[in-house]
Amino acid sequence: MIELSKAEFEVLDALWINYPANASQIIERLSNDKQWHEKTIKTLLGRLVKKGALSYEKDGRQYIYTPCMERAEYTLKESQNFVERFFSGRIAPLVSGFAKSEKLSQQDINELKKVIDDWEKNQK
Amino acid sequence: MIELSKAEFEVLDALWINYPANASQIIERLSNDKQWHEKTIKTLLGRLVKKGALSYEKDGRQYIYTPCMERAEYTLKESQNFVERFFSGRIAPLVSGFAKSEKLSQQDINELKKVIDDWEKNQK
DNA sequence: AAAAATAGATTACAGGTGTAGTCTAAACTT
DNA sequence: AAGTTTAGACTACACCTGTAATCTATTTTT
Repeated sequence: MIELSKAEFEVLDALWINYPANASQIIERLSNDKQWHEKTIKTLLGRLVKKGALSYEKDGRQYIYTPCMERAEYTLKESQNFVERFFSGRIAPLVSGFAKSEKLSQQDINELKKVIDDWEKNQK
Repeated sequence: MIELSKAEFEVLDALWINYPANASQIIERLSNDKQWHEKTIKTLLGRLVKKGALSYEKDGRQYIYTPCMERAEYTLKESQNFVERFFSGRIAPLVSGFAKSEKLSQQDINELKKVIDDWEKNQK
């Protein structure tokens, strides 16, 4: 699995919003939540390319970036990894922890029920 | 939140198995899965103390370590953090990702149902 | 055309991390 | 008592990370 740092992930996440996109667009998107210097983001873009998380095409002097994988694919791998490390691969204990500490809303419960429902329909 | 590295967490995890415990006991426990040098584990114990994740009492020349928090407490915080970063704080999309990619077993589903059930009972 | 802005490439640099090795003093062996 | 082992303390060192600054070539502005 490609290992991305927190900052790298956030840059990639800004690209996933809409791609392909060039550096300026990504910098623009990140400027809302982050106080990152433009140079910082460009460094991170370079590292993402080096790690194989992004590819790009040249458009004159600029690069037009595209993620090398989908967000869902990446987050699934990260999730599996996380659940493996902290809960021996079982997901229920994670959810249970949230439940016990009042971190679940009725909406969360409804959504979880739907996930279970869909899963069961899919089994038939 | 105390930030622990992967390796640090694994050492702490070995202590959570049973504590208080001294360095030799922790090293012994880790020797099953890990090829870590004794010195490596001691370095990690030192870093854990420095980060405030462990405390110790002296027993002659040795230290007897105790975790400064419970496993469930730590993993809950890590989980919240994770879910926040990758799924904007919502847990259902995480579970949904597992479901869609065939990562859920009937047992997982049963456990999840129980978690939901308990949560609902608790609401009344 | 000269000056200024801008794109990406390269360099910087402190703090974290994995993975030990060395130092020093105490405890155990012979 | 002298030698050896062992506990923790301190040191090491390359790579990763966050966070840019500087360099170089090109494009845009005046």
